[in-house]
Amino acid sequence: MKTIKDIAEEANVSVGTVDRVIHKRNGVSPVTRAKVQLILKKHNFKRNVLASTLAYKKSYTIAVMLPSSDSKFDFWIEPIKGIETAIDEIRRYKVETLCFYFDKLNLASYKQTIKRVLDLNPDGLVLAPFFYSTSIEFTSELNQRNIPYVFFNIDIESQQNLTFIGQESFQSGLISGKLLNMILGKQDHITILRSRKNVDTHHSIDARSKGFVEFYLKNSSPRTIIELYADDFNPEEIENILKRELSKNNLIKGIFVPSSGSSNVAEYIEKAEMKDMHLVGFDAHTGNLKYLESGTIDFLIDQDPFDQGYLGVKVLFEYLLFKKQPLKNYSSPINIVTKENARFFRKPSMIGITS
Amino acid sequence: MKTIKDIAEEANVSVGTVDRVIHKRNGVSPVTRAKVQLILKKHNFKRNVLASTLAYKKSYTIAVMLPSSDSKFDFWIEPIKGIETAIDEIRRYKVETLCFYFDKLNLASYKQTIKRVLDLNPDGLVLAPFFYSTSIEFTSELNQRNIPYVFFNIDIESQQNLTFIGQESFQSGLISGKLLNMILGKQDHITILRSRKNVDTHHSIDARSKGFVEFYLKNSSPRTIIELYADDFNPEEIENILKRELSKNNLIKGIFVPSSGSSNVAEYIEKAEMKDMHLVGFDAHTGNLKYLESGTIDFLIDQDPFDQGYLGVKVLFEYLLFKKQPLKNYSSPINIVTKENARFFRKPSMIGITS
DNA sequence: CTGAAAGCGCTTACAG
DNA sequence: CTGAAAGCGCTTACAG
Repeated sequence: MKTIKDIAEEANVSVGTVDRVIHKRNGVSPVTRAKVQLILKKHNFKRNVLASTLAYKKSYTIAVMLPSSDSKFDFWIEPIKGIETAIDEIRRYKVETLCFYFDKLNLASYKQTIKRVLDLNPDGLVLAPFFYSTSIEFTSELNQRNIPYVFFNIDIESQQNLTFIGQESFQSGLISGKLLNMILGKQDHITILRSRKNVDTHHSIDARSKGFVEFYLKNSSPRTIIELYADDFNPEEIENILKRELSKNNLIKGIFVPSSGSSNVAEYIEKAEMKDMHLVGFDAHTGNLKYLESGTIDFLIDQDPFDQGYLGVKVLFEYLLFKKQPLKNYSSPINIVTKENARFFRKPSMIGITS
Repeated sequence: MKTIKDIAEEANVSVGTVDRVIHKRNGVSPVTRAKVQLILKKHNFKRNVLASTLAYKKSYTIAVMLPSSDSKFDFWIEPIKGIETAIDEIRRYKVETLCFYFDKLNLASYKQTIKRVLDLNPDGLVLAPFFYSTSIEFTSELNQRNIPYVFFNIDIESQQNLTFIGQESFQSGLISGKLLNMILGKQDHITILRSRKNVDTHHSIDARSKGFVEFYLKNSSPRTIIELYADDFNPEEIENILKRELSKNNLIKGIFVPSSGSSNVAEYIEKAEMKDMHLVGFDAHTGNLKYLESGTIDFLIDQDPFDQGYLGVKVLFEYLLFKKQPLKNYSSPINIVTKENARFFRKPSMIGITS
């Protein structure tokens, strides 16, 4: 494998000049540039990233913005792990990665975090954009400052984000519909228990619900589907609403929870001992897995949140340091999780070039 | 972050001595060693892998042994892609990775490939061990030569392999049982269409079948299950056997194919226009996906073969260069693939530190 | 516009 | 047992 010294010798120039050509810096005569480029091409030269990084002076700051994870049962633990793994892998490069956490139920906290990120003025940002209109203002500021940003988990359309890493919500809802349909009797009714809080943050809940309903429309499986709204993290409210609705309609045998809070629904179902109730929810985090194991939740749809965090940081890192243009978006998998395969989804700590 | 120069200064020794301590080489007095080690610990020193690799002299040869992929519809294309991705990522380190392909239906070809690998005498080996007894002889030779080896996709128990990367076959069969059960009527019968060829290579086919049957035993869902044997890559034989058996028993409404060849079964089902026949198979390769799309195959169980190849090379690489001890085994996921989520499973070309 | 030289943080002979 | 020096393949001021 040729080195820049080899190239320099063949071209009768110094390595400094070869370096200038490789990085398209100016200060090289057109003739010299052409000559060097030809030889570069001829040998299909690739610079040694190791040596390059070691000698590199410029350093980068990457900011990451995501909700804080309040408990061990929370969805957001996994992306955090993925982010930490990525940070660990890129530690030896001259990048500093800083995480900023906000309260996902609290707009003020979100705004405050934005201010801190803007004060830092990083070279790039990875974020899960909650609070639609505030996020829009934020990204327009980022655009002005020319700070590249990557969305993960939550998407906002027609922004200038570098890429989006996350699941196709409509499709994941559609599959949920298919799964619930398979385990219900022909005459059973279904309810979709939608979250009420943070309406403006959860575009994807809406898309999942639409996809769910779409399954029944497309496959001419007529079903009575009742949409209910409840704060999916308020057990009391869930209990009240379900108690009321299920007593009104005893044909309801299936519940679809398009958020990550199905454990709260499962808790009530177990308490009320509704043995023949079927449940499909989202996200295989510890809190939900408990009820998957006990059989109350039949299926969970998972999106590999570890990987979302990991990829977010990795993609931005490669863009900044190696000018590697990412894909337009990275679709997360739509994993169908049952109690039988749940334990095989969590990755063994990723194999990176670290130690 | 401290460098070995910092450590050397603090300990009043040369960097050469610090290097000797770090790598536990001899030629250092106990007193000096202790002193340096203390300072190393104090600063939680980690060597810069970039610089280390760049300066490193020793080079490694890794061999990979796997079946050649005869067609575009073959399972083995994916691990090959994973292996190539890994090779690309580690190219800058002083490792050379060589792939050796054999005909998985031909013992002589397998033996010949083994000979070529032994002639090369690599520093490490990643392999999918077909042909049980030949493989046993092979590994004992590897043991004698002290060549570490990693199994992927296929496991052989109680060998001295560094690790195994693959799916838990019994469990994946169990899930297949669950899925087929969900879509069949209570009275329907099932047939398991097992491959006949290469009996000694496919331990996992057996385990999958056992797991499948186990589901019905455990969940007290009585079912008539008929085991049939046919070369799953011989369409004619499949047609003959199925025609005969299905005419004998018209209650058979579900077929389980515990190998990767379910497309060949699907082909016959479509040809014979058996609209109400349900099919569960393994491996989401192109050939099978076609029939998943058309609806003839209901579910495929996938094991992320790309990742198996990728991890195999990566794990061995890290073991050889960084003495990173791998886990005892890396369980592949048990992905439930339907036509609705199939397109989200293939990974975007992995993000590695390359270019 | 171009080159010579120092330096990134290690490893490796070599000399003593 | 220990140190001084060269070298891995780049990047970066600096001098001309």
